[in-house]
Amino acid sequence: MNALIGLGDNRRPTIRDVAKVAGVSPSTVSRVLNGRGPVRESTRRQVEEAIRRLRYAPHPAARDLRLKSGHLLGLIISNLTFPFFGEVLKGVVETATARGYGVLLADSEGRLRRELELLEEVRRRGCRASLLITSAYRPEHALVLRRSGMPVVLASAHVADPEVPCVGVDNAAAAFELMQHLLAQGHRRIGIIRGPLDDPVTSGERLKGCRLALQGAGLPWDEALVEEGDFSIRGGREAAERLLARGVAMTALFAFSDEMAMGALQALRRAGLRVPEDVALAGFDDLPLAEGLEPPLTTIAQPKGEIGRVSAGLAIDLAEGRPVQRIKVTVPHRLIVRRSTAAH
Amino acid sequence: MNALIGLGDNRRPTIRDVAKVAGVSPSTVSRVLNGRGPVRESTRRQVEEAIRRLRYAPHPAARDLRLKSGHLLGLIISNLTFPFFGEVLKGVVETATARGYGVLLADSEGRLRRELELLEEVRRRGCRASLLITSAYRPEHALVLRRSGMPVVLASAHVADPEVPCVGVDNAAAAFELMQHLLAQGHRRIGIIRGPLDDPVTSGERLKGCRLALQGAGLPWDEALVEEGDFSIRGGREAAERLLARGVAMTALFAFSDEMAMGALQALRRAGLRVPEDVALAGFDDLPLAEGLEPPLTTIAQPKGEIGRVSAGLAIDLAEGRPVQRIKVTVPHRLIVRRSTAAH
DNA sequence: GTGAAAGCGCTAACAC
DNA sequence: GTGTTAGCGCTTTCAC
Repeated sequence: MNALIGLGDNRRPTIRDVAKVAGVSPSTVSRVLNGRGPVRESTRRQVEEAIRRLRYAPHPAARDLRLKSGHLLGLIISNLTFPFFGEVLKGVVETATARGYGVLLADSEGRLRRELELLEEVRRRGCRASLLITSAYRPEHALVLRRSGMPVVLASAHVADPEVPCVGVDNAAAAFELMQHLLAQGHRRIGIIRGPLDDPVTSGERLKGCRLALQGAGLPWDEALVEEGDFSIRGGREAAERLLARGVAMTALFAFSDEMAMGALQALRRAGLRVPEDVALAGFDDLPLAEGLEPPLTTIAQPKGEIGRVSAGLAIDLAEGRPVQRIKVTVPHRLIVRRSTAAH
Repeated sequence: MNALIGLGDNRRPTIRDVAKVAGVSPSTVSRVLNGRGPVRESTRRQVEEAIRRLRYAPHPAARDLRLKSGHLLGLIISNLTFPFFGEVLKGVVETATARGYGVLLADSEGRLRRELELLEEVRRRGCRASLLITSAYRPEHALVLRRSGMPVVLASAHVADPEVPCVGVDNAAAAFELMQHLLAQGHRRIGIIRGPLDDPVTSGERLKGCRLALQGAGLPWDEALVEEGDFSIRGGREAAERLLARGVAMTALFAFSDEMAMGALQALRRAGLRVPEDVALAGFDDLPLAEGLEPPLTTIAQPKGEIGRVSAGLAIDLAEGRPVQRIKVTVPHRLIVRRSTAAH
């Protein structure tokens, strides 16, 4: 008979049910299940048949308890709604799944406190390792990371602390390259919309790259050309408006995210300025919307999926005690030149 | 002494370690932990002290095994990278966390097969219930949902099957309302960019709403005015280009997602058409980018976070066997009129 | 090649 | 109030 077997009550079948149906002992079923010890071919088939008929699946908690394993990867993210993170998430899930891990998702809503709490929480829930995707790494993190008792990989940012595994692009180099591009087009007054000050990492590195590029061109650093945004469209629009209201004479504008660039574009348009004729515009991230803007946006592409995949792989390697080559991984960025910075 | 205690080896502390340190039995510790039975106040304090000093946290697998509970909610999503889903996700995580559930994330990459596999997978991993966020519900789903042995809530779509719990807006009514708005502005030839044909739900319902509105205005249904997109910016641009290439004379264009509307805007611009003067444009979802476009986009707002929260709550209620009022929940949409459909 | 038995860390009867 | 005990479902020695 090939029919499915239903248990009297509707509890889920256990390994003993399978054993009974197959006419063997639980240990034999376990061997078949895990492909471990020796099992006679005919026995194996009987067992497999029983498994199918009962639609049996091992109880994960029992397994984890016995093996002290827990194939769960924590993912703490500061803002689930940034499109940028969606791609990263996808990469994380892809790798985790491929390596037999589930992904436990948590949202810190950008609050430091919550982030630290969640680190504890995911550990309590049995995660072997975690990824932290935050836009604002602070010294306070270090302590918690260290005592959290599990590897934590910082995805999409690099911090100096040599103990903290990080995966991300070289933000300084990327910003440098973009500024070089603008300078090469003859721009001398370049406005900058950076991220929030409480994020010493991303914005800090990118600013450093900008400074270096200007310096290399023998140009002064002018704080009046810098405004702060919160990486959102609205934030970008408002920052650009402040810049314009201030009356600074800029011929180019570099926003630290595509979304802020989009907002800035709106502000420029409303001010009667044409892009790129009056003001060249550039963003960062290469989201789908960068190409969808009119004009299409020059930007820095980050390998978002790659960041997710590498981070997850690194975290799992660390969790399993495998040897890892390096805990700081820099993934390649790429300057994408589009019409928004076309030469006049 | 208030100092932390380290175990000789570095295994994590168990309830017995706590018991030993506190000078009580494991069951007493358990009582303190769960606030169940009666415990003398002084004993409780001793135990709590021991818990702190050992930095003890109950082993989740052991707990789950014993309680047969497993506080995990599966979340299977067809496209992690759609900004729309980010907000939904956020709502799901919020509610799940508040109710003591972890969220196990899986990505079906829009593939039906994978979706069905993952439903099995999350169950195997011990999820008590799951959410399915798919843009293409098909009859094949029904069977799997039924035999999956756990409640599965369809988030952000409504299907006819009376057994399938669903949460989402009334797509037909929303599309109807938007069309009414366009008709009220005097538009008679309205282009439509719908979703893929293999999604009988979302696109089907919205089309129905469109039909009804035209019918109500005594206008004929013209298939030549309809094009298909894949909900992406590029998809919208290409669909609009096909519409234009075909030479249909439309004065308004309704895309079934804001992203497609963004793409369409680009196509219209490139064709030398002004929005809204030559062609009025509307989208669906009210993503942040809708407001960031120039001109800002008229659209239908969906309560994305609410959809996530309600779906998660419903799934958990079902999982825990709580009485639920209804398994079909319609959340309110809202027409947001912006400049992209301003009267000439 | 296969089975019996022990035990992972926890909770819930049930004694006392 | 508190301790003792059994057992959740699984894997893994260790006999046979």
